Amino acid sequence: MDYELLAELLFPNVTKTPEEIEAMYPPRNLPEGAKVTRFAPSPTGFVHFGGLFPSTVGERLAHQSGGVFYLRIEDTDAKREVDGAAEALINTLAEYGLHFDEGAALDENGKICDKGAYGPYKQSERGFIYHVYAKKLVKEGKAYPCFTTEEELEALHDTDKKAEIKAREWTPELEAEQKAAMLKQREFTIEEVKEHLAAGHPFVLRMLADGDPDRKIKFTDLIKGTIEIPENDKDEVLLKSDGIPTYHFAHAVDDHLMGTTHVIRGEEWLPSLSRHIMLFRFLGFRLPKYMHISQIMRLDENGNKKKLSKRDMGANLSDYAKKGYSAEAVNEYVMTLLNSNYEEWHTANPEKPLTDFPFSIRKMSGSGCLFDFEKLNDVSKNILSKKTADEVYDAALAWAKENDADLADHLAADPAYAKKILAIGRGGKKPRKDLTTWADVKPYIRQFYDDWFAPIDVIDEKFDRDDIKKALTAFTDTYDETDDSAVWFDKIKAICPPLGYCPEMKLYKQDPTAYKGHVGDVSMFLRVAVTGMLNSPDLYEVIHILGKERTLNRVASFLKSL
RNA sequence: GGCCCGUUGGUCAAGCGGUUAAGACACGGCCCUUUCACGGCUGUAACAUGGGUUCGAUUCCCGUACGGGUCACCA
Repeated sequence: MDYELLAELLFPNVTKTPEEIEAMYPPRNLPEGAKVTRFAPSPTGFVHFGGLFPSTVGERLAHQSGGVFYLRIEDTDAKREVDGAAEALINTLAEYGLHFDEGAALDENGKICDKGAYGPYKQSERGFIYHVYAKKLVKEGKAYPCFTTEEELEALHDTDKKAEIKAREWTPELEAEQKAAMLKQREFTIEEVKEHLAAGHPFVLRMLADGDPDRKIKFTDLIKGTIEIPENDKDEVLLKSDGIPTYHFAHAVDDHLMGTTHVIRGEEWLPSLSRHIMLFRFLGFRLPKYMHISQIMRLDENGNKKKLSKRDMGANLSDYAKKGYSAEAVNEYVMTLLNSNYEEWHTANPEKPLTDFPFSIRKMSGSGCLFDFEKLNDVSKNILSKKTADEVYDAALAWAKENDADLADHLAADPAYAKKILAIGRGGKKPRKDLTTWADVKPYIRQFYDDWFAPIDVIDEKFDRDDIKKALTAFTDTYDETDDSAVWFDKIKAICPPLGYCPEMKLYKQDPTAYKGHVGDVSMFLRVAVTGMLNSPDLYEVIHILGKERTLNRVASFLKSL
């Protein structure tokens, strides 16, 4: 077989040489040990929550080592591409603080552009590069054209066509049959190729696998450790019939040219690793280091773990923002899953930003974990509890503008008032943790706004209505807004004895039967009258935020309702 | 079905031949407390399984079971 001729036949328009391409991508000038990583999503929809794992790892590894983190858009499948997905992707990633040093970016008009010297960063714009290497492989007898159509292949896969299900039964016989058919594709003459080409038949370019699956190769994955995989004997498609590369080929060419040192990707790539190793060898490229991250799972209806997939709750990264989770919380949660010692470090260094944490590959778990909303909530709650009232106000308002216009209006109407509410119990060493997400702000502040105010809880039947009336009337009669909280509470206590209620909890507990109730009950009457709820933050603060007039009005109308 | 990966409490997990098998979340109890939230203390709860190797296995090896992934001209 005249491979030179074959290559010319297949790629008549490719004139550049691999050397010329290599010259366009000089080695990066980076300090010793610097890692070059990338996030390489395909623009097929929203950003998947799972995408946050490899991207966070890549970002940390690169920036912790003084290296480069770049974004490459893998848009080699026109069929699945979604319009505007790439732009949305870049925006979403930015919300999560993933800073790319180079790669696909948005210009001032919101259009995709390239930033950096190793582009283009969209694979769809790199066609000429892939073809140069494809031609080289053909020339060296390491790749060949395959004219079998997709339909013919299909027929080979599924003997039972009537079953619409994609999943087919895999039997050793079927596989052998398929392999034999595939092998036939390797046997052709130049004349046959010429005929096909002349007839305008499309072809795919396949690599000519030279592996023996009975032999194993040892490979060290930075996360999984040493793994043994069979040598590759599959003639993987390199170029699809439209001339666009498959993931496998693009991965080898791009990561080589762009100088990626560490390939971080999901473990679903592990099965094709042996093909990638072979491809790198065929192309004469140095193999990068690989890190295969375990997938995040969810529980299905049968209680089994399943890969968190597109449709699942929480799969879309933007959903978190919609639900009111801050990017900070999501990032921190992800970090706790990525490096389990993060929490310990964070407790020891509460003030330091996440980027100060010494991220380590060694601490990454090889097994997949379940998504845990409870944990996310806890992380989120802690983060929000440390924010100042101003910060909470700004963030909640920003969230509300997008997701809850009513809340936004209320917050914006009187910022000072809203901040007073949000400041309750905030700032100390043991801050209140009422808020998990920004969506919690509304129910939390609702009773402070007259148009939202509504009685929610009722006072237990066991309390005598006359006592309640007397207690609240006494409160109204003695209330002085200038009292400090101690004096104020002493007045509440003073209401107790005439009603037969105990003014001191300790006394009450010694002999509960001696009283009709205690000072806590009286406080409760007042709390329900003023807030409409059995539970609220510190009553003294609440009353002062409401102001004397509104407080007394609420008490008065509550009395009427009794 | 073949191949690959995984398996420590309900969840996330530390552990890397000898430990009373950490910690966090969740759950229960107690304390603090005018309610709630916070905080403090405390409790329930785990090495999938069978063989080896070893003086000794959660830790190393092999098998089994279970779970996951993959087997496209998708990434």
